[in-house]
Amino acid sequence: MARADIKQHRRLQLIEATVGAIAAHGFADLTLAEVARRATLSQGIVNFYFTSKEELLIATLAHMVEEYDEFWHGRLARAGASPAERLWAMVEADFDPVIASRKKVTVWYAFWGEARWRPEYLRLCARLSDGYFEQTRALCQDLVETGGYAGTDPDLVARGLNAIIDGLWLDILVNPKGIDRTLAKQTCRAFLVHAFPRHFALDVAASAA
Amino acid sequence: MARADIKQHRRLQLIEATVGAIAAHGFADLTLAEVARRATLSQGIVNFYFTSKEELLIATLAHMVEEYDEFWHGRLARAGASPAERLWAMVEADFDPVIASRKKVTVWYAFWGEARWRPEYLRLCARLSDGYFEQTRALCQDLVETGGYAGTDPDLVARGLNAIIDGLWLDILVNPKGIDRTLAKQTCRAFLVHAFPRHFALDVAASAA
Amino acid sequence: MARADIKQHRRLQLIEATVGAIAAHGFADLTLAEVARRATLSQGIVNFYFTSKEELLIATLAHMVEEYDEFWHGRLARAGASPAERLWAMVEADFDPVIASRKKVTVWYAFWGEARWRPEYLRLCARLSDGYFEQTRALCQDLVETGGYAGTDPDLVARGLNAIIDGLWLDILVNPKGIDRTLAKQTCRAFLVHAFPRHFALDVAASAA
Amino acid sequence: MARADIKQHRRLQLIEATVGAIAAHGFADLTLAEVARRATLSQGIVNFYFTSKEELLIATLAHMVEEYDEFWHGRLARAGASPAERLWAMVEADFDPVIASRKKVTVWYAFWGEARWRPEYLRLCARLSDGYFEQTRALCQDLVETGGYAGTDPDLVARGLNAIIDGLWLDILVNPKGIDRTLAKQTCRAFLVHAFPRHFALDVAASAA
DNA sequence: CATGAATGAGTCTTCATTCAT
DNA sequence: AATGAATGAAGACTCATTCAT
Repeated sequence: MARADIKQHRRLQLIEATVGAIAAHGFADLTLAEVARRATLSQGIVNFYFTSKEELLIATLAHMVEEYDEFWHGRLARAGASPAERLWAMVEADFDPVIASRKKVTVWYAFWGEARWRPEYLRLCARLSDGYFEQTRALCQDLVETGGYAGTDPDLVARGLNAIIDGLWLDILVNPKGIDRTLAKQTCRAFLVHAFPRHFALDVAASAA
Repeated sequence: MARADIKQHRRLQLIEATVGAIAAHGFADLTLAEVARRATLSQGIVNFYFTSKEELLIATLAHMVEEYDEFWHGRLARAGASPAERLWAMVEADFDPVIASRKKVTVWYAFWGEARWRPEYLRLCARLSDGYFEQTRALCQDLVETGGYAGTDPDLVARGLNAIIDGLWLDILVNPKGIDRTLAKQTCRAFLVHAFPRHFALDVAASAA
Repeated sequence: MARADIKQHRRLQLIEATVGAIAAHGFADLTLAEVARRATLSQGIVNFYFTSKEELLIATLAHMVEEYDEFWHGRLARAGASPAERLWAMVEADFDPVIASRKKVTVWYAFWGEARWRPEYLRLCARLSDGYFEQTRALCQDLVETGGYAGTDPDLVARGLNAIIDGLWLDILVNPKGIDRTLAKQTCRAFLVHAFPRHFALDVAASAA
Repeated sequence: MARADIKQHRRLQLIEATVGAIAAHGFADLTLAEVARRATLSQGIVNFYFTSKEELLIATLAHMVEEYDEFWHGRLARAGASPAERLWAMVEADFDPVIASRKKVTVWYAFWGEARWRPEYLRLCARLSDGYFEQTRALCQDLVETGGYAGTDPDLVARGLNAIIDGLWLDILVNPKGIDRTLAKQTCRAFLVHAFPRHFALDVAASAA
């Protein structure tokens, strides 16, 4: 393996260990020792590949953002051509076990909890939500224009959809017994049914998407 | 001031200093020294009134939960009699500057970020969201039944409304330039307009609520 | 009650609370708060009657020394006239439940443990052991001279007796299951039997003392 | 030096610094900062090698117990074959400057002073005194049986000898001007002379041991 | 006399970071 | 490239002592 590859591999190894460590102990109790232990590497290794703990955390968040982005882009690529189908594909992506496991949701909220005071976190989170919003907004606009929903503001619908997804994640975090991914998707679907009644139906099987 | 009152007063003073300190520096960087400084009291004071830092944090979260609960109960008490009016009063409460200042939202997210690993936080957050959900659910059900929305599931609407509010708070946190309280309320309103079109209209002034 | 009496009473109350607190938690973990609690008085009281914690501890040790001295002087006053009887009365005093309860022994050792660095403790302990030694030495000398133990050095016997008593206290402290006050007294008696065979016999009932 | 050895070496270094620090300032005033300073190492070092202050103290006591045990076992190995010689070798070991320096005695008493509330100290102290007692008891028994001391109880003599040694240590601690190691040994010798007159004489040079 | 709220110095402990090997 | 021993700064917590009431 070339040196650059080793470096890349080690960084990934440490990032994944970081996600695991946050998920296991929390953001406040995250120690580099624990990260190293989980990566089965030595104590000082993190400062070797990341300069500082903060660097590692930023890289970890960046990695999660990238993973998330790639995931929904991938789903979109395999989705049907209609805006309704594509919109639904994005919602499904958001509640895919890969993305919305309680573990991942937990880690996302850990980062959001600290984001306010770390400009770099904020930037990364904003980039993610902007991209997602822009895509959903475009699809909503398409639906409004081509589907004949003259009185509907596509921006507000898109914003609402984005918000509802994040809020449902919070539900999964705080109240895991009261909600699961299926119920979360139904909640989103109900939202879309009301916004675009001619393109979405509550019964998933019968819907256009 | 009687001694018992002093005790209560000091606790409140420290709790408020804690909210301020979290808002200013973040959850991870919260120090008892900073809390004491903000309360213009001495170093050791927190352990005098709270046993431990963790106790203080729990008391702080409990205080925020109580404040939030009392606030929307108060708004509900002063709201009109129709379910639509009452529902809207709850949304307005959620985006009142007292409740949804960026500072407060920030602190809420700080607690949520850590909640996963602190059972007591989880319990307090769950209690809050359960109470709010139950109230909105009842109002939605009332609207569905008395307003003739046969095909609408009040649970899903209530859940969606709850989620959308939390998600918009995240927007306020992450993307303060892209959203303000007015836009947030409009987003909620759009949601309600779609769910209950005969009781809500986009133009706030013209609406039934 | 006159003021001076109250003062005396409070001091005694606090000293007794101190003995109890040391016995319960140890010297290193002794806090004035615990002392005050045990005396059912308020936090700041100790510094009111004793200036400092150190003062309280010195007063406590002084009190124990006085109690010990008075105890064996009292026993001696009630003892028979023969030196053997008087010597044995002193040993009995040392293993009387009032003096050599595991609690008391524990507290004595706590003070001895710290004595090295507190000149005042050392002074008090030395005074106590000097007084006891002087008395036992005089009795041994009497026995040697009147009992015809020409080859016996009364100083060494007295010193040995003193040491054996302290050492048996340590046994009571460290190894309470292996020794009790009866066995301790027997051990002393065996010592005296060997030193003064014509005045002491192992069988307590049959002995001259 | 191999890394494993360094670890062992550092632990020893810190244990010795602890003995020195206790001897210098006392048990109650022992600080890890002082230990580190004496070991010419940094503040945090103790928690690196010992988990906690308490761990360090236990390790220190364990080390002293081991040192003491090895010392008298060594002396015994080099002693003559007769029980009297061997018994005397043990007493000599107990008052050897290596073992019974005022510094060491001081530290022993510091540990005994706290032992009552620290089960691990008690366990270690009990192990030490049990081992020593068992050995002296066996030698006394040998002497009684082979030396014709029919009326003498070897257990009581052994127990007395053990106690007298500990008590003389207390004398060295409390009253260093009144006693030295020579006088202490003489006191023990007088005890043995009385117990086993045909095997011990007061004049050390002329004695059988 | 007595209280108990408040102080703040002192200590243990944690842990990111460094660096010799 | 990697290790892990060592550092030392920072922070939670304890508690003797003070003092207004």
